[in-house]
Amino acid sequence: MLKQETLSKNQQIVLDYIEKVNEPIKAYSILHNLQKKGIKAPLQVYRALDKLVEIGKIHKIESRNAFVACKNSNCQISKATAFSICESCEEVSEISDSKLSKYLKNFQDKAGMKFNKYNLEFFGLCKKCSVK
Amino acid sequence: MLKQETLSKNQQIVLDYIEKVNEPIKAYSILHNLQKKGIKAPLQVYRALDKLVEIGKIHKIESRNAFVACKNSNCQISKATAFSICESCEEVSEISDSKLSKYLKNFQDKAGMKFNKYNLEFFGLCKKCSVK
DNA sequence: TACACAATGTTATATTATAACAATTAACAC
DNA sequence: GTGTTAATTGTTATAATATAACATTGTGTA
Ligand SMILES: [Zn+2]
Ligand SMILES: [Zn+2]
Ligand SMILES: [Zn+2]
Ligand SMILES: [Zn+2]
Repeated sequence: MLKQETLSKNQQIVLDYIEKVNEPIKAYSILHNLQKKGIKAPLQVYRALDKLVEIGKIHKIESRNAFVACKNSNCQISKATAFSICESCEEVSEISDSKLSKYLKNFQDKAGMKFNKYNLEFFGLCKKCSVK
Repeated sequence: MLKQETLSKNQQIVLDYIEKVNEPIKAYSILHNLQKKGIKAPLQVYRALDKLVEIGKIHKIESRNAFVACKNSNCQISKATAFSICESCEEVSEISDSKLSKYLKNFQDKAGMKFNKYNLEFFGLCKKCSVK
């Protein structure tokens, strides 16, 4: 079987919703908001999320247990992610900085471990919140 | 009141255990293993963990929902953490690399957001697992 | 002493995520 | 088309992670 080209029904429903809300959203919030589309059980959500993360359409914000659509249209690889997170308003944005990603991709652990993936989360105050 | 110098009873019990096991451990595993020390409810564990994280004695491995003792004896700040995680055996080690931490501390978001904290998790195969 | 705050104990509940199994659908080889 | 395989779905139940709420006790300080 060839690599999957198109998303399945549930995967597409979940992705459409995540892209629409355009901010990190939690699995059970997705569940509650997609009842009328036929998404009625946690597993329908988690299965779709798993696949969407795997193919890089969305990312998981680990420190928040939330999911957000990928903004780097060319971020096929879900293997090198970086986010900035406002600790006040919880705004999250995906960092797209080629120097940073190059630096991290090439980072060599002292133990000689070779990495194939990383996730970086920065925390601080966004512009709006830092003037308050 | 002055800044806390000593740990409370439960905090010390939990920290001792985390330092003893010397690998990432989950909250409910701590709970189950410290029953005879009087740790009988999740909150006793989570409160201790919260404080220990706050003062930098332990760190949370976000992608694993696990906690590990800080290895950088001078890592007072729990604000700049980096870990390598083996996706096969789940071995975790804290990265202590001054160039890396300097680079990340000084990283400037394009949006001008100033960060006061970050967490970085690298994933790959440890030496042992990569020869298998 | 009185006060403020940190820490504890306890019960209940909220939130996040997976197990297990049956049924259905899609892609491919022939 | 048929048969085969893998992906996807549906469903119920349960596991794993984490917090709310409130009463109580301990600890440092004035
Ligand atoms: Zn992305
Ligand atoms: Zn903000
Ligand atoms: Zn540390
Ligand atoms: Zn390993």
